[in-house]
Amino acid sequence: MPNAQSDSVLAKKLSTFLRLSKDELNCLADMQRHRVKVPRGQQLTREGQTGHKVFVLQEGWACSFKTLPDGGRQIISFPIEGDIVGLRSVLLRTADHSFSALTDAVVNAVEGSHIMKCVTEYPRLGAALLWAASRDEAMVVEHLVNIGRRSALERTAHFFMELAERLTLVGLATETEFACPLSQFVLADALGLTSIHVNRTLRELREMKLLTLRRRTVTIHDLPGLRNLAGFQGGYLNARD
Amino acid sequence: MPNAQSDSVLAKKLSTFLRLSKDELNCLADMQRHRVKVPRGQQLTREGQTGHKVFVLQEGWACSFKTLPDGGRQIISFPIEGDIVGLRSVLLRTADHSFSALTDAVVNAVEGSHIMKCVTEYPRLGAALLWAASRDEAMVVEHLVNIGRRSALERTAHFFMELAERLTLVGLATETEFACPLSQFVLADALGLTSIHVNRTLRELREMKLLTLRRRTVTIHDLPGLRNLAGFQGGYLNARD
DNA sequence: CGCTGGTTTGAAGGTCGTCAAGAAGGGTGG
DNA sequence: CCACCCTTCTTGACGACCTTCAAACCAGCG
Repeated sequence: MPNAQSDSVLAKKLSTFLRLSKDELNCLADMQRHRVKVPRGQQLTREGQTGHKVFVLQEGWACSFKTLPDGGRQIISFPIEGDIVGLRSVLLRTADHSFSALTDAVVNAVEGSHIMKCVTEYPRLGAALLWAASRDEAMVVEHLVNIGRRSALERTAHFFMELAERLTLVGLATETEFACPLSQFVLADALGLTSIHVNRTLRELREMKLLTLRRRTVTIHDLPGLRNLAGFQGGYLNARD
Repeated sequence: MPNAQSDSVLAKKLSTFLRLSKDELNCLADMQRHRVKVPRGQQLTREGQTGHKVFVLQEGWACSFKTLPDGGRQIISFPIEGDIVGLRSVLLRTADHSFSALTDAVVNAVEGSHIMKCVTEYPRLGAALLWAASRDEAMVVEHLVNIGRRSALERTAHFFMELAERLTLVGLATETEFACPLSQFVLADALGLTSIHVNRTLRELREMKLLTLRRRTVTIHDLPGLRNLAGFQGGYLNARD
């Protein structure tokens, strides 16, 4: 039988923050016991919903977002392997955002109360989860800066820099390439732009020989050039500096 | 001698989430023991700083923000009385944003380790602090939506709606009026606009007979009209619905 | 009374959105 | 294997929103 603990993407992620004991790993493994397949497009949490669950994303891509009365939508984040979604909403009782699968995905649905129990039983685990939550919030803050104060070109470059770094940390990207199943519509809703302008911006990045997005694959041609254009400082993504 | 506990703005805020015991209140009061006066303009935390403190704002206005290489600045939030700043950064080790006083202010500087001790000693207090942190993050998320998907007019209206609600909760605003010492430059850095466009937007709000900002005072002329324009749903600000 | 920080207004230009339509993929069924 | 679909991408023209630059005005304060 394979070691269930080393299979846990969540354990892998939290281990970058602090070394977890056998018991703590078991608790995490227990949390991720039953995996649920989720078809592309399915909505798992709806804004305003109460009594919802926390999700640990195992495979696939997803997004959390808020919708506006006029039908517009702002994507808050793109959770990937090992990311936790909805932890914050547990304390607020009502979910403050929606959560959908963008591709076929696999998740664990965990009761909020179960998480609470783990945290009180294993305080170090609680600290690790808090660290993960802090990192997620730092990402939202950077997203805010990105939309508020950077041009479409810088903004898009910064977005892909961050994504590349996150995917690299979980082994889903190389120095120069990674899979990225995000349509230009989806990118637009994340970047606060129109899909049409996203298209123009991607073309410009391509013509500047910085980055290409083609057939759901991002290829990075000039990493220093991109970092420079985006003003990217990825410190908020790593546990140790 | 006056009851020190009832004097604590932080205790008042956390009490809206759950009723605190005598011991828990004492712990909070202890945390807020020594108050420090801070002159207007002083920077308390610098982006990238390590070993920094957590602050509880007692009086005055402040802002947390990030700066860009080109000198631009994005304001993340405006902490007011009873708000906690820098809690997240304790876990990330390095502060991911800066923090400055906008007016003369009074704060408590609390060591991160001291907070940790309180939390482990009084788990319910920890839960209350987490709730406050969740609420703060929900505000950042709403800020993101605001900048990403609303026009300057809607955005500005929404900003003042949220501010009015927050100030009302701590007793610093009436139905129709509150003090607001934010210059148009500062507003611009918060709203992702130019100060010049903020000016035009404020004029439009004034001409629409919705809201006036004059001599550091906001007067609300038409609350339903503003809510409607902004698409404001304040649920994320309250503990109970 | 003059200084200083903040507000107000105008004119011109650029970034980004809107509308419209065509091209390119990727999957499905014949 | 090809025809057909649908989604996604791509491009062009035009206009709106917001920025930039420049200058005048106002209010508080020494």
